[in-house]
Amino acid sequence: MTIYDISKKAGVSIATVSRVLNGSSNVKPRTRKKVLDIIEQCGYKPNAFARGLGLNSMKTVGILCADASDLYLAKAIYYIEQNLRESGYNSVLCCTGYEIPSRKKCLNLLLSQHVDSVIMVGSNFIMNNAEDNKYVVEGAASVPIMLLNADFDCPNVYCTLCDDYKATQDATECMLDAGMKNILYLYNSTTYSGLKKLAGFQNALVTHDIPLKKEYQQCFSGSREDIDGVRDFVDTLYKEGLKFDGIITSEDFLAIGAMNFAKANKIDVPNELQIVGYNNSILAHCSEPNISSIDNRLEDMCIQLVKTLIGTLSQNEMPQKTIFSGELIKRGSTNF
Amino acid sequence: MTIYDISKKAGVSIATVSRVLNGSSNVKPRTRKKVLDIIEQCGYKPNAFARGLGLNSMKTVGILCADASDLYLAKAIYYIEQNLRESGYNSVLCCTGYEIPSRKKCLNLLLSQHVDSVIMVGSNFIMNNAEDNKYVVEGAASVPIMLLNADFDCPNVYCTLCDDYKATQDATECMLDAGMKNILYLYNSTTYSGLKKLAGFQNALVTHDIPLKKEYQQCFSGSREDIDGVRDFVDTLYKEGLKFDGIITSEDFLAIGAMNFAKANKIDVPNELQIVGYNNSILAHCSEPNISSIDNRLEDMCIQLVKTLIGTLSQNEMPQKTIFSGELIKRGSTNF
DNA sequence: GATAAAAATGAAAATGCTTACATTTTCTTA
DNA sequence: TAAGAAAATGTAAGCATTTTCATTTTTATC
Repeated sequence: MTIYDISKKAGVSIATVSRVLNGSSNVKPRTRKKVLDIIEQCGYKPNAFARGLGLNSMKTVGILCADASDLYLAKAIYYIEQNLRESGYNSVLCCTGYEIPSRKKCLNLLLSQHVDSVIMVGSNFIMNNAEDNKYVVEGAASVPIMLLNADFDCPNVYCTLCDDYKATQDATECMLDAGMKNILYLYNSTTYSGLKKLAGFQNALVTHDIPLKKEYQQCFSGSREDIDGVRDFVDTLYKEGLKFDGIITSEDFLAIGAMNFAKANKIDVPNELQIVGYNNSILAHCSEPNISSIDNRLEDMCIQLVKTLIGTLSQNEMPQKTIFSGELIKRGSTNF
Repeated sequence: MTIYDISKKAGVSIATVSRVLNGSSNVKPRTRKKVLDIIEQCGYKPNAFARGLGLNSMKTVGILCADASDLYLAKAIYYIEQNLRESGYNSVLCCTGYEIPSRKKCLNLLLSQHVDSVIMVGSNFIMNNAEDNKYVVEGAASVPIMLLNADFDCPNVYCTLCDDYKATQDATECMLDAGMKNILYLYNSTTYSGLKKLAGFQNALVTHDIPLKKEYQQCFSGSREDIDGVRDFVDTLYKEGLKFDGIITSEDFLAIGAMNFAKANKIDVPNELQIVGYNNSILAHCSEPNISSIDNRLEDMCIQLVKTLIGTLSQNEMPQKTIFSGELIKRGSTNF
């Protein structure tokens, strides 16, 4: 069943059928109706390939994602896919893992599929660092590239991000103002946003004239799935004699691990120890009491990103970046 | 940059270039190398539309998913996408929500994109129930349809599922054997697998000559994100005087809610109350002690599903269904 | 009712690939 | 080394659309 069959049955040319299909205005209403009726009656569906060949666009956007099973990234994918679909675009998903060569390969795969754009989700390890990111710059030569959670200056690349530096700084200051004397910063990556958050923590201390001590900045190197590992990690620090009355983390799973550590050691949260997470994910509700967590506006970022993308594709003009402000959501794991 | 340009530069015909591109064996190694070198050097990328037109396949599989941000479904998507990519297929993701009309629409969208197959993830609400599922049967007329976690008898539809009935029955029997007297079953849906699990629970009691009591089968109707709601739900039952020394649930988030209820009421887990979750997701590690949970072999199911799909697409013959056995993973929330 | 302008339509080229079939080249074997 | 078989390559016909440009039809105006 092709456009030819329809044109024959309707007694018009294929060009007219095509015009009807594409909503061109230059079709007599009576003709349009006749064609539409026949299309309906035959259950005809245009062939997306041929259409793509002609239009050189398939109304499809590639989503490049390190790990779709990650809580945070999954949410991002969900928001993005939904917004894209509402704008008439399809989403091709490609999960890459965290290695650069693999990401590169997947990007090329998407480009060869002739997607209209590529959205990189969880791209917080893309820094303004020449060599490793050449592939992003190259990709931007063919299609607009949209980064979620990254800061990258390059033509045809748009970023939407959260001011992680300020959010962490503010939260740390809240903790200091609430009287905590020994705050442990627990993080898990030296990626772009990881370093930003760390810097925010450090700056808060410096502003309050508190000396920075290495042992109060601990990096957990296990996976995001290894909550037991986090618990043990904190436990070891504790058993080694590190004293802390507050823990602020770069991701919620670290905070949950810390909560479990407290529970196992019968340390009362929030009276003896206060804990702050990051991302405001469902994990923040997985302990009793719930965990205070910094919300980094994921949904807003995703909405903004898709909105910008649609604008870019239709008007061919792209803003540089949009920065959101994070917000500390206060729950039972803190006292302030 | 097309296949013509490459053929010209390489001094061969476009057919030969095409053969090289498609890994046909009938190409002289020297010729192949020459062509590949030029392709590499020019950075040529085949046009997927034209290719699709010729092959009438874009090596693309649609993934229909109610909610990609759901922990469990996200993991499924991750496994499926990965396995598909390794087999040379791309994944088009479509999130539908839980409403039938929306699922229908998305399925049609995918079909009009000429995907080679559609995988329905989290399709556990697809029952052998005529009217609502007509759209699945219709879809199966165009492409093979693969269901994850559903039991559906229809030509050109394949199912992979876990024996939720038996898994729940076995776990309940473990609890009974361990001496629990009042086991509360906490579930959250009357979908296909939801009912199976419930039946498994009931059967275990019946087998042990324990009368079924309505108040010990409670359905939580909130969302999977509402862990606080679960905690309050259990709390209310408790305050109303319901006595229980064991809780078995249909999903991990219910178990976490129950754990939080216990913590808030200073009920010792596992000594005063034992709790069992379902899915063996990361949530099982989010409390101290960790939660015993039934693993329903998600990864195995996904691998099997993709393997079957690839077989179906290449040999055009499809088995009916594969059933896995769940397994209780014992952790600190239980004593046995 | 003739003429010009506008609207509707159609013919055909273009899109970039695959592949059946025809042709040429290379390899075997007597 | 000639003949036949096998391997490699090329030609050209699809594939199902979109779109340009030419043609026809309709409408408006005097």
